Amino acid sequence: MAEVPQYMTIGTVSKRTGCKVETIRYYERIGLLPAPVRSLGGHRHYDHDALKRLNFILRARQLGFTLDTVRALLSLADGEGESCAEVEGIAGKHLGEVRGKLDDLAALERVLTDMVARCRGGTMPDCPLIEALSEDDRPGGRRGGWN
Amino acid sequence: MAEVPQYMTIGTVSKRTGCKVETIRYYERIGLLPAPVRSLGGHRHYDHDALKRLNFILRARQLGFTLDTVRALLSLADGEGESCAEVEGIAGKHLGEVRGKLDDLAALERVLTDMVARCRGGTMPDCPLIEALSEDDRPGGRRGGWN
DNA sequence: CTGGGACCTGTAGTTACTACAGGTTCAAGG
DNA sequence: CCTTGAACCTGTAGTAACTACAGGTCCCAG
Repeated sequence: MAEVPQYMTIGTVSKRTGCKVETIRYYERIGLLPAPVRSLGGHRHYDHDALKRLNFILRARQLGFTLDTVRALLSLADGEGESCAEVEGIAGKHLGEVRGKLDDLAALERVLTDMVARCRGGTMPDCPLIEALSEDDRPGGRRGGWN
Repeated sequence: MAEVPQYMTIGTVSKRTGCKVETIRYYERIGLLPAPVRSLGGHRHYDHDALKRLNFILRARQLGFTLDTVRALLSLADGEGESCAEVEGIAGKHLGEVRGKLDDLAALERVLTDMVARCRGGTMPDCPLIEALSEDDRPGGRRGGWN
């Protein structure tokens, strides 16, 4: 007794993730998302794994990771034949970037939280907001070329 | 006795921040950076405050904040005539985004750290990497439209 | 069956940079 | 002082990462 497969159309995936239909097709075209099975008429049928994979991509993008980095992280997740040493190398490299972002975000959170608290107290806060993200004398100094 | 003003050329700022010269000029054109004083020949002369402001912009961008968000945060920092209630509203709104990103990054860090540790132990790790950023059942659910 | 919404592919546009071209400026060295 | 080469200028065009649109097809509910 074959089970009726559960699938979602691209529009449903779009609604569930908030990602535009065109962007989903774009990610498929550049290889980040696997091409899904199609109806006889050519409509895409996505399974739950595809939905999760897309959510990963979207959140990584929102965290400022480039598509190349997303691609590298996905290859880790896919476990495509890498040796343990390679996995460690790739994971370790991206871990550095993740930790840097965490530090920056934590600093930003502290300043914004302080501002909100002070405003509730009725005082206009000083705003060391720029200083929170502008220090260039941390270990490792400035980041390699941003752009 | 007038002090000799310290300034930096755009190339120096570029080298010190890792940001391309063209990008610095772009940020000036779109109003994120104030137009600096110029030499008689038209060369830009930047002070230390401009350097710090640019570092803020670059790091916020690397954290995935849009230029509009960067602009809003900078207006907080500039303290341009907002009331306490307005500051609280703006800061609070961006604080939500910051905390969401923090949660995601923390999850990603945990998975990557675990992978590195397991690889060092000689075992090929499972990789719940996609799951780290794909949960869509958290309080607040999925984010509003990404793109 | 019909009609309207969702889907398809392909093209073009937007945002955020980034490179390049041709001309000018600047400063160090002779 | 003069020369030279690097750095600077403006403006245009290209790239990365989407995003919208157009014209045609598919699909499903009534």
